[in-house]
This record gives sequence, structure tokens and C-alpha cells, in this order.
Amino acid sequence: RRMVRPLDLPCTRVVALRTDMVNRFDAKGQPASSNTAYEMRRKRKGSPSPTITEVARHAGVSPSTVSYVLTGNRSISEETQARVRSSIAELNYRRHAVGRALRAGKTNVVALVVPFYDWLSEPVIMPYVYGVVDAARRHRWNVMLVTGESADADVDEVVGSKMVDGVVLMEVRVDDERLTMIEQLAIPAVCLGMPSEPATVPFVDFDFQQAGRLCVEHLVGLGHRQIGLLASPPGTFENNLGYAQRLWHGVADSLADAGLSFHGLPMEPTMEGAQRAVDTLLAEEPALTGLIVHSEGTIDMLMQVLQRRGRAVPGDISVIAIAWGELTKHVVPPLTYVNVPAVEMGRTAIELLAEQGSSKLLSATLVAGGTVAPPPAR
Amino acid sequence: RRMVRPLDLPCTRVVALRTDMVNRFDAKGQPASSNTAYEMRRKRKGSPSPTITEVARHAGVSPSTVSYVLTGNRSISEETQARVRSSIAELNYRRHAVGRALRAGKTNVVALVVPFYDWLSEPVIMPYVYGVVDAARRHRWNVMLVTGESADADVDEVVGSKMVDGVVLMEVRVDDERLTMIEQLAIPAVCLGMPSEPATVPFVDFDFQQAGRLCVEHLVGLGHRQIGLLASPPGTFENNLGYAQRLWHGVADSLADAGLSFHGLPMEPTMEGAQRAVDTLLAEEPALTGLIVHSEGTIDMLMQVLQRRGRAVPGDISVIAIAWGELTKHVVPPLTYVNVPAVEMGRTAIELLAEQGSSKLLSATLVAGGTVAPPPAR
DNA sequence: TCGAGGAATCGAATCGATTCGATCACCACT
DNA sequence: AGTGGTGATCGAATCGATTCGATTCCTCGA
Repeated sequence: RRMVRPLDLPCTRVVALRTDMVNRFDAKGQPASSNTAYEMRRKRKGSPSPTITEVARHAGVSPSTVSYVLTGNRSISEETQARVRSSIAELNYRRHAVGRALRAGKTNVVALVVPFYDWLSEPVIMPYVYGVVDAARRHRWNVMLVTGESADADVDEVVGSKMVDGVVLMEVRVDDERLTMIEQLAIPAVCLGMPSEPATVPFVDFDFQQAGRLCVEHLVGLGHRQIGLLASPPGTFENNLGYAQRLWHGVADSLADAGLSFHGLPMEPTMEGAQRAVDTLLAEEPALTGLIVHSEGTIDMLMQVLQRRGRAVPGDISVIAIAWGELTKHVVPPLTYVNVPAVEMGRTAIELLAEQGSSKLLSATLVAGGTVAPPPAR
Repeated sequence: RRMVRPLDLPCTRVVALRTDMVNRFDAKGQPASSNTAYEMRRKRKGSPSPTITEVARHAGVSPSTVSYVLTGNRSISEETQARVRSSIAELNYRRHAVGRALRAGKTNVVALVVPFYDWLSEPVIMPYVYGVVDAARRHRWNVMLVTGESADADVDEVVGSKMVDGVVLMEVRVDDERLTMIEQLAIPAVCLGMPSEPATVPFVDFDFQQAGRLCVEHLVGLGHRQIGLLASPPGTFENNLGYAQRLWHGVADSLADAGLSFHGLPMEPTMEGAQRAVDTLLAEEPALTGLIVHSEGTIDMLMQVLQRRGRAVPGDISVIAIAWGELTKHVVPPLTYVNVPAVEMGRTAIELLAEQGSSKLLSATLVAGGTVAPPPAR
């Protein structure tokens, strides 16, 4: 009996680790070292966290002096500085964020408002969040994750109570209560994604129209004449999410400009949805040779469906996706796609918040892969 | 030329919407109504947000009375209450979160510390986050999203400055600096995912060992004798993430108990990685009839690879996944899997934080689908 | 009729850090 | 010797809400 070991981990070590962990848990009571933790907590309780006043007392100066040492807002002699710093180190002092925030009138926190209603199936939210958090970190801002599409419950509490200095809103829809509230509260805000109706809040978005145009031009340039669009799920149209409609029209308009007919269909991000959409499209236009796909997480399914229907990619049908690049990396053959710079959009939203700039549309670029070829000869 | 319209949206409406939006942006200056926003902001600047004192003055009472009306901590006469409430409504007053937090000594914010180093490719982080945020909301807590695997930069600042009342840590590894810091700061904390070394901080995790055992028993019960494991990516083993090792041993041990040999391999979550892993496993044990897959986002790829290698599922090879159920929903045939209750784990972490309870291992359940069958007759 | 008790409300202190104005010592220049 | 300037430090006020102790007014019972 042989064991394939992962990497170079000696198996005994792993087993030991496991046994240890199971035993630790199977005791059913507190974890083994819990009393230690309890003692630690009690010990600290006696002296919770030192305040600036205690540091001052310890160093033999006034609280304001300590503050000036920390902020550098007034000159303090070298000796005093040294004394204060050593007291800070000795007492393990750190400035109290809430006290600072109250005095300063700002919290250094921004809210990221994400509607969760379709989060769970949409892996594509993640890179936006990452972009926001990453850029915020560079501004020394913290990010508060606020869920909820409605205005009342959460946004109101967080924003209205001045818990945050600014807000990034995702997926703003028509007549979104959140927008009117933000405007009333007069707090800096940015929409991540162009709101479907004009708003006074600036936005960051991706030029989905141009993306659609790029796809069509790429395919038409290679000689394709029957081109179809598998658009984002029906729900995105129902909710009037602008990006869905903008891609739709980018594709439709540039096909019209080329004098070609347009075939498009929203697609559910499930295996059945992909099958149905492909079948419908092929029934409508059996000679289809070019396919533009918007749905972010469905590329694998689509490829599988095409394979089952006996259509080779790119031999019979060329495929272009509109997707965040990282999500296409694993596909073989390497996907031809128009990159949705999700991380960068998140970053830009924060920059806009910082600079109070005006709206930005990020432009589209096409990344050539192996899923597009000239149409097969008839 | 015909247009397939998404849903019942009249096309003119959509076109109108688009034109409007493009025009709005193409003007290149500020969005059309921007000056309105600017005016609003100025108007508000004169009277920023009313304080409790202003409400009190407006209502002709003292600030403490307003506070008692709001908190209900002392009895206030009906008339006064009515007067105060109407003043609150008229001035559009909301309690200042920072002032409250300073006085109360707590912020009603918990930190969720997520290492971002592999976020981008792992769609499975999302449901954990959702679970945490959802449960936190029920406790009227807000969630601060803190990134970073290192202790210094972010965790220290957020936690050390008492900006949060509690912490949920994800992916705690051996000798994680974050843990020792948390212990020093004596702040309530919970690990989401069992830390790879015993810690004084309680944890919530999924019983991956039992999950492995369930898979093996299911397959063995149907008559399978050659069973393989496609484990999580090598990186999870390198980083000593406990779940990887626990599943590995759950499978290995119960195969050993059944007197069967074990074949396992970590698998990269890419198409190439899946191909390589499958090929290696099949080379090692050509008679393989049962496959257990851990990698969360790779089920589609695996199915595709098996198809290409000419192995029917479940005709030739039975497949069981260990995965978050939602991620398996789109697979056809419906996947047989052991559910990783990610959302529930996130929720439980918050409950543990609230109740200061002790560690929990959530147990595994197998969901029968269509990808497991008895082994083919020889 | 006076005091006890309770309801309603106010004033002031408090949470922790920052900052403005003031004080003090010291040096330099006339 | 007196004045002005500067560097170093302190005291007190401030941010906004909450809470403890105190005060007022009213009612009820002795």
C-alpha cells in the first residue's frame, strides 16, 4: 500500500498534527490552553489599554505633550521625545481610534455597499471588492462592508451616523433609494458601475459599448457574417443594470453599422441555461460562426455545451468573452476576450473618492487567444 | 433584420436610455446635474449635521433629556417625548456613531480579516464572507473588511486602536502573527477555519475528516475498490492550511480501515492542472473507478477532462466532490457531493463571537446526485 | 400640614485625543 | 538692564453622546 504524499511533507508529521487537532477538539470542553487565555484576559482587565493620560503620567509630562510627540504638530525637545517614546513602548500604548475620530471629525473609514442578492452565484464581485480594499489601504482608509440593496436598514445607519467618511456604491439601479439618501446626507460618494439613471454622484464604469464594438469588429474583420450575443442573465435586464444594456447595444449597433443582422439572448448562468440559450440561438441562425459571451462565470459551461452540440471552437464557431481576465486564465484553448478591468475599477472608485474627481469610463482592450479564427469555408 | 429582445423590454426604451447615458458622459465635463450637487453640499455645509445639543435647544429641553428619549433609559413624560421626537424629525437628526462609541466604549464593529493572497481565484471565500456579514447584521454589528496575511500593517492598526469590538480571522496558519497579537490585545476573536496549531482563540470549522470518511464509505459501499483523491492545490499544503490535511487524512485513514490502497494528489485549479492530475492518477492506478475531488472551483474542469479522456461519469468513474453546495448547482448530471456549509460557518463564527462560546466543528452531510454509481463490471 | 416618595428633568462629568492660547525660561540685541 | 523673540511645555476647551447625582414639583398618607 503506497501513499502519494503532497509535496515533501513527511507523512508522520501530518498525521501527528491531525491527531493532535482531533484530540484537542474531542475533549469537548474548552480548547486545551483556554484557561491560559482566560488568565491573560483577566490580567489585562486590570489595566485595559493605557490612555494618553497614563502615558503622560508615566513619562512625567502632560497629555498634550504626548500628543505633540505623536503627531509632530509642535516641536518637542529630544530628551522629552525619547522619554515619551519609551513610555509608549513600555506601556504598549496605541492611539484610540474612536477618540481620535471624534476630535478629528473623520473616521478614516469608507463604506462599500454591495447588494448581496446575487452575490452568491457571481464570483465576479470579488475583484471589485479587492480593488476597493487595496486602494483604500493605500490611503490608510479602512473599508466597512455594508450589504443590502435597500436604503433603510444598513446604509442609512452607517452613513447617517457619520460612521464613514465616504461611500462606494455597487450596482446602483433606477430610482435607487441609496442615491437620494447619499445626496441628502451630503457625504462623498462614488458609484462603482454607472447608475442606470443620471445621478449627482460620480461613477466609475467600464465601456461596455466599446467592448461590444471591439468584439464585433474583431469577428467581422476576420470575415464572420453571422454573429450572436449571449448576454448577461435576464435578471440584470430586469433590474435595469446599465452594463447589460450597454453591451447589448454596443454589439447591436456595430452589427447594424456593418449591415449585419443581430441575434442576442440573455443567458442564465447554469448548465441548462447555457444549453437553452445556445440551442435557441442556433435554431434562429443555424449558420452562426461567431459568438460573443457576456456572462461572467459561464465560460466553462458554454464551451462544454458547444462541444456537446458538436461545434468545434474555433473551428466551427469563434468565441469571444467579455470577462475579467483572471477568470479566463484556466480555459483551454486560451480564450479570446475583452478584459473587464474589475480590480482597476475598484481602485479607481477609491481614487475618485479621494480626489472628488468626475466620472470615468475605463476603456476596453481585446486580448487575442485561441478561440477565434476565420469562419469555416462553406 | 430582426432583433431578439431581452424579455419584454421595448427596444426603443433601451435605446433611449443608452443615448441618454452616453450623451451624459460624452459631454466630458462634470455630469449634467453636478452643479446641483455642489449647491446642495454647500447648503448643507452651513448646517452640517445637527447634534444632540441642537435638538435639545430646538425642543426646549436639556441634551440629557433627548438622550433619555432616545435610549429609554429613564422615564420621560409623553408631552416631552413628543416634542423631542418632532424636533428630531424636523432637524433630521441621527445619533453620531463616533460620539456614542467613545462614551460606550464599544463600536459595534467587528473586523473580518481575510488574506487576499489567493482570493482572486477562489470563489469560495464569498459565502463565508456572506455568512459573517449576514449574522453580524442580526447582531446590529457592522463588518470591517481587513485584508492582509501579515500582522503588522492592518490588523494591528484596526485591532490595536480599538476600532473594532471583535475579530474573525480566516485562514490562520502555523505561527500566525495575527493570533499572538490578538491574544496580547485581549480582544474577542474567532478563527474561521481551524488554525493549524493549537491556539487560545476558539474556532469554527467543517469536519473535513468526516467528509473524507463519508466519501470513501459511500464509494466502498457501492463496491468501489480503486479510489483516488484530487486534493486542494499544493499551495494549501505548503501554507499548512489545516483543511487540506484533514481531508487528506480522512480519506487515507478510512481507505486504510477498509484495507484499500490510497492514491492522492494535490491539484492546481487550472485546466492544465486538472489534466495533469487526472493523468497522473490514472497512470498510477489505471483501474480507478472512484474519484473524490476537493478543489472548490474546479469541478467543471474535471468533468471536462474526464470527458476528453473518454471516461464516462458515472459509467466508468464515479465522482464525489467536497464543495459548497451552491457551486455545484449548475453541473449536469447533478453532482454527488459532501456539502461544505460555508455560509453557515460564517454565521457560526459570529455567533461564537457573540456568545464567547467554545470551538465548533460542523459535521458533513452527503448529498446524493447522479455522478456516483456502482463500479462497472469487469 | 409636613414629610416621604416618586416622577420628570437638568447640570456636570466622562470617554480619549487634539489643539489653541498662555506661560516660562533662556538667549540675543540694543 | 530692558525688550523682543523663540523653543518647550502645560492647562483647558473641544468633539457628541451618555449617565450619575441632584433638583424640582407633585401627590399621598400620617
